[in-house]
Amino acid sequence: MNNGDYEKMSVFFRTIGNPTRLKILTELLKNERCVGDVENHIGTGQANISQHLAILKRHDIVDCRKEGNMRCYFLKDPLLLKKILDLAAQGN
Amino acid sequence: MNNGDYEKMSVFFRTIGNPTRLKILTELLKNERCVGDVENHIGTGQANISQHLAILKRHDIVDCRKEGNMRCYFLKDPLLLKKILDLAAQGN
DNA sequence: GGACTATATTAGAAAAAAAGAATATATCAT
DNA sequence: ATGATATATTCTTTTTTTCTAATATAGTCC
Repeated sequence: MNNGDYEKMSVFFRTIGNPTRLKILTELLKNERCVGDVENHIGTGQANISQHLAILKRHDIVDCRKEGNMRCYFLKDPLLLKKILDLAAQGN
Repeated sequence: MNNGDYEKMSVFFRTIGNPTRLKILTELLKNERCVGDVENHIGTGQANISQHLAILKRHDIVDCRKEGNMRCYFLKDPLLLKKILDLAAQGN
């Protein structure tokens, strides 16, 4: 692994290393969700959710599609994410 | 998962989500190392390495034992860590 | 077009993380 | 005890992250 690889991997871990984003990811692991859904399941405001989703999207962890008025977010690689979260949960 | 679990898991990911710490962990995955060894393998100063090792230790990812003048650091759960890093590396 | 709903973006403040320099501690060798 | 080596700790500054509030955009319904 070269320097850039470490940088890239560290960005990935930091991206998922936030409680709100982990909650979002856990929701998305169950199902695709639009922003409003996420907001209801998680205790924080709309702007904040939207920001966290933007971060996850920017780092290619989620993607979204328009559906009328709303945007549905989904995991780009749910299996990979599930494996990683399961491992991390085990380590408690 | 309750709130505390998300918090805890996020701390874990943030802890490993730093390029220098990832380098250290990769070294320790190969073998137990004393601080000087780590320092040679990684491009940063003694104090900084020591700080990062302290962070990893505080979060129970590594532990260390004294050996004469030096301290040897090792992973507390090398297998778990290897699995997680391998998965994250795959996701590129 | 205008109001309404869903979501995104921007800006600014506060908190957390990082790095480097300097200093401290502990062990070893003499 | 003294000096040397290995490592840890503290302090300060800079950078990054996070949150909140305010505003903007885009699509829907009338």
